[in-house]
Amino acid sequence: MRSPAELTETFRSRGLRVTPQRQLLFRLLYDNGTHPSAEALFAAATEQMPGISLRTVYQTLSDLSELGEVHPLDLGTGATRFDPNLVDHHHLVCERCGDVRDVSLESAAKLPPREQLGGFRVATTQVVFRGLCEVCAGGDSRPAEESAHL
Amino acid sequence: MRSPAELTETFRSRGLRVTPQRQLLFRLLYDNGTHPSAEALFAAATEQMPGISLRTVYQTLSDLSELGEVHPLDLGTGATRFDPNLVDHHHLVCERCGDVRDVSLESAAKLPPREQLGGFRVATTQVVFRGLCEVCAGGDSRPAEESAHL
DNA sequence: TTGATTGTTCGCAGTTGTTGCAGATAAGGC
DNA sequence: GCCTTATCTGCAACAACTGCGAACAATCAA
Repeated sequence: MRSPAELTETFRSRGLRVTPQRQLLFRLLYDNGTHPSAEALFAAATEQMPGISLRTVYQTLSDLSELGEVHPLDLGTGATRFDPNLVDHHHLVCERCGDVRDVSLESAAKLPPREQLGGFRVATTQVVFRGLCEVCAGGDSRPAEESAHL
Repeated sequence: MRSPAELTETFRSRGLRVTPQRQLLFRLLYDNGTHPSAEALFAAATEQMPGISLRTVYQTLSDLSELGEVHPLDLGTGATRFDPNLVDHHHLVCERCGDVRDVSLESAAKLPPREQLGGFRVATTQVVFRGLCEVCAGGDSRPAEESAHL
């Protein structure tokens, strides 16, 4: 997503207001590679602004999603994760600890042949590699602590 | 997944019992290409066995998942969908009506290069093509009715 | 066939993630 | 500084599941 300063411009130009809560969330998301959930972002925000509401975090994430500044990811890890990385990329998802990280594939998956599409119009292609991250893979049997996701 | 008769064998050989409810669900899932949700399967089951419990549907789907006879799919359409097609394939997901259909890619996505994996061990690769099915794409602006998913 | 054993079913309460609502609050323009 | 109206917050409501326990019934032994 764009920088907090640029987002401030964008929000204002759309008639959206720029509040301290939003500015904090802009900062927390900017250049954030952890794909946080709303809950994780809320936890991080609470440290700097005790009293901020989880509802506000959801609201702001929803606004950012509508503006296309973050991409909501539903990866089956329970909660929706938010990805501020707008560059074309795909994901590695650890099935044990839920960690999500980016990978870029120079040649993503090819579209299926027309006879399989049968009129379906593909807008986006998402590739998810599921497996174990090095921490969980190395740790043999003992289950990893669910990471904080931020 | 395998046929109802084969599943009956498998269940019994594992000490699981084969009840009328389970047999009905086996039949409803067998050769089912609609990727039903638990709720959709429950609706279909209720027609043939009024009084069957949603809880039982969840339980049986969970058993089948553990046996590897269906694959749970979390595609961001709200509820988990269950896929009885065990052959390697990928999915087309309509972002408007939630319809899910299978596609097979002769060359799925290549694994990311080792330097991007950095110790991550990939177990499965999932490719999801999101867009609009021909019904929703054809219907221009008016939103499609959420389909029954079964 | 009966009976005992133990897995299943079912309904309901509880959990998690998220959204709807409404009153209090505070941006941003004048 | 004032006004308009978007935003924030807390709480209730929701959707999709999951945990629990009593009643039930599949399976097996005799």
